Amino acid sequence: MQMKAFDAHDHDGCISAGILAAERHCAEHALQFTPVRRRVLEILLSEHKALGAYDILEHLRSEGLGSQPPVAYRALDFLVNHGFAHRIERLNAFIACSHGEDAHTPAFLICRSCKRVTEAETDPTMSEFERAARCAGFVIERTVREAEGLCPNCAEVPSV
Amino acid sequence: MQMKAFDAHDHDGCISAGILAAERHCAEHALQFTPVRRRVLEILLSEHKALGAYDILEHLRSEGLGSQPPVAYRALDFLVNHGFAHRIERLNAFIACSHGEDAHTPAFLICRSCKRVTEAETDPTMSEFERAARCAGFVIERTVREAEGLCPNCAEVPSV
DNA sequence: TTCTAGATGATATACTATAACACCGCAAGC
DNA sequence: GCTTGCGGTGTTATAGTATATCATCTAGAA
Repeated sequence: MQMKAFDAHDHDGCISAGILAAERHCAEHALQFTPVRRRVLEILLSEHKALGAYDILEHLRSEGLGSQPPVAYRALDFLVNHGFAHRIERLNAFIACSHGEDAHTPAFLICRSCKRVTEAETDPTMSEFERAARCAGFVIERTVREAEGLCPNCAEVPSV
Repeated sequence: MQMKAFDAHDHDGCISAGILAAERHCAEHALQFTPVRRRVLEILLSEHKALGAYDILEHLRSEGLGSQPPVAYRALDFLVNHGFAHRIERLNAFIACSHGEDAHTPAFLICRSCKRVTEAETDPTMSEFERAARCAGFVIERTVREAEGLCPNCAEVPSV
């Protein structure tokens, strides 16, 4: 499994790739990639951590891009609805998508120590849980899959 | 898959079984199954829906069992910590456990139309996602698995 | 030019959760 | 019996998360 957030990597590449993918997708689908939306995505891409809406809002405030909660929530809604970001239910927070443009059912690993979050590559076959649910007639529209624990780096240090 | 919440069943049995299991577990483990805790569990068991802490609090208030948020949150913490109830992250709400006493990693199906929630029997083998995570050195301590959609009953009605 | 849809600005408020401290009752140990 | 300590509850205050609503603006369509 790819676990980029927990390994050293060219992080500038994460940012530029994320922005570029969003730019292209918006251009192709006639969506407005406005300054606020772009900036919120940049902020989310700047770290492999989940940020609360009010963390985002702090950044926007200090940059003169908006100062009230709806500004942040609207931008986040846009990014989530179009797949550029995901909401982490367990943390009431948001993280940039790290899977390019294609639709997918994300799964996340959340380190409770260093707070880093990684989006896992999930295999395309449905889990037993989801398969059985559909079998029984339940129509799944969205799934939340989040695991909390210690990442490889933090698990090495017993005291943590 | 058992999907009791979506089928007709002897619901009184759900309630008495849930209370009985909690009583026994508390007796065996020297835990205090106090009136507030018992009542909160009864409230949760009364429907196969997830209730917010403030919904619970409303009930408690009208019964003179406490009127401030901490009362409800403390009881819910107790029930969740000892496995008598689960938190539904997606809804910021709580539901009674329907799996008896044994520890388990629950998964939930949430109907967005009728609001009923069912706790699925998950197969004992770990999912591919979790297996791969552990393989890569991530130590999972808790997982959230929640699917949102339409239950068999509500899926039949196209207008919903 | 006018109309409209989507985006933003701004105010107010609703909903969810916890920190902190006082008090009470019960059971263990003297 | 006393007292001491712990777990539970009562209460106040506040922190953190999210949305409803209405006004305004702008760009592109008609």
